Amino acid sequence: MLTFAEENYLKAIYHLSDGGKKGVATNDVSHAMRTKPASVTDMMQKLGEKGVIEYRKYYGVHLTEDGRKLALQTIRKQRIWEVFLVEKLKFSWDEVHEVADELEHVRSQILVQRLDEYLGYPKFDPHGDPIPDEFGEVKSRPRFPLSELEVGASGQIVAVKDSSAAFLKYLDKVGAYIGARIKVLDKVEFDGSVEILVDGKKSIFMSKDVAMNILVMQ
Amino acid sequence: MLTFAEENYLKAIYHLSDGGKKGVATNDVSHAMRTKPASVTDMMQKLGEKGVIEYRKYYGVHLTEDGRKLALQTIRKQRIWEVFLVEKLKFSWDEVHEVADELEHVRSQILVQRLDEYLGYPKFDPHGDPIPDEFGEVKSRPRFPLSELEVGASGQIVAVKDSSAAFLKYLDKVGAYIGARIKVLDKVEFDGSVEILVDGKKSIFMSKDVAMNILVMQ
DNA sequence: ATTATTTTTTAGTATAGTCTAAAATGGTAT
DNA sequence: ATACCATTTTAGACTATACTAAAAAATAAT
Repeated sequence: MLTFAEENYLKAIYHLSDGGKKGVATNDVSHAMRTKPASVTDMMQKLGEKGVIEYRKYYGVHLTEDGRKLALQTIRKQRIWEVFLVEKLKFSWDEVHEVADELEHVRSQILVQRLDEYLGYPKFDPHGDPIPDEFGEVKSRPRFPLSELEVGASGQIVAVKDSSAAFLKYLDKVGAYIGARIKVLDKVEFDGSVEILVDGKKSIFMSKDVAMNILVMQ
Repeated sequence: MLTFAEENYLKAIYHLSDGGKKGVATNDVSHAMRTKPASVTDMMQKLGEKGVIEYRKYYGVHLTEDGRKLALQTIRKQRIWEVFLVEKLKFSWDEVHEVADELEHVRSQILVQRLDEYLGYPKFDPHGDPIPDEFGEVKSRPRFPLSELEVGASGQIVAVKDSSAAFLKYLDKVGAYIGARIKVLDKVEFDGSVEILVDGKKSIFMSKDVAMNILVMQ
């Protein structure tokens, strides 16, 4: 049985590793979890002993198959709750996050099952993210450069093409990050630069060069 | 801000003190919370420092007005969630407890408000317990001896008239306790003895003498 | 009223999760 | 190849919550 914190770390690793494919650095987890690297190391060792990640000192971590399934169980719960909050309780999509982050940890299979049934077995959450099934299967959706999104379209940043420090630092500075929900507010015909809204809050203006190197999913 | 554990202790004290009226013994809290008395003492000191209870060594605790309000906020959330679980998700009334005990700790005023609205501002939970309003007001309902309940009627054990060790030990042995949800299954005309169902699970047969000393609320 | 019993508290320990500061490692750049 | 730098890990500390065992206080019994 995983604790709240363990579930959250696992979820973060899942997202950072693009669904368990890639290895993830301590620093990135630390950033995503808003904890210090030292705390991450502690947790990585614990999760390693539990067999949900493969942990090699100084080389970051990989999810094991068990870890992937557990992460997806949490993500499933989170997304089902988000559907509930938006569809039934009329939350706006930017309000649901913190609440769902708590609800997702409620330990009751029956609860999730009944809720899923009550909601009519939704396949995607309010942000368009797929809801994994009970067995950890996710229908993956195509990803493409942010530059190809039309004005008004929403998506989520899922990866970067260019992973140079310069580029990543820039993204960090402007507040774009893997996992961010975005919406295209405006697009300049002339040079292909775009203005996007991040997480329903912050608006960012970026060149086409930058937009081409950010991969999104709808 | 209270932690989960603090909220739970406060809730237990509220119930044991009959809504904050009476003082509560360490041992009783320990029993209700299924923790050891030493742990209770620790927590009582902490809650005392936070000003939500009045704690006098060796003399048990009283809720302060702040404490009472906080306890009622948690109870309000719990009962609203119970209504949701039973009415919308088709849980049976004996299934809701553990789940609601987790849901009640989700920290979001908006969530409770919206849920309350979604459920049509219910006044009582599935067990018939009143749902306190946002300001900590509870419509109290009359309490009376279990012996006066008719066959088929449900209620909750809220107090004992006779608090002798012998009587309490007996109640403990048969599995009756303050807070238990009960339903009268049968009543013998001849001697007034009754058979009750505790928490939808365990059936207990008791003499009229016993039933007269158990106070229930509907 | 003194002893015995029960209840409560203290003291010391454990686990989970976090932190800071310092040490270790790996990768990069000369 | 070595020195530097960023990253990562270790070490030690802290808070929250629980525990056990022993001491202290209140209560009951003689």
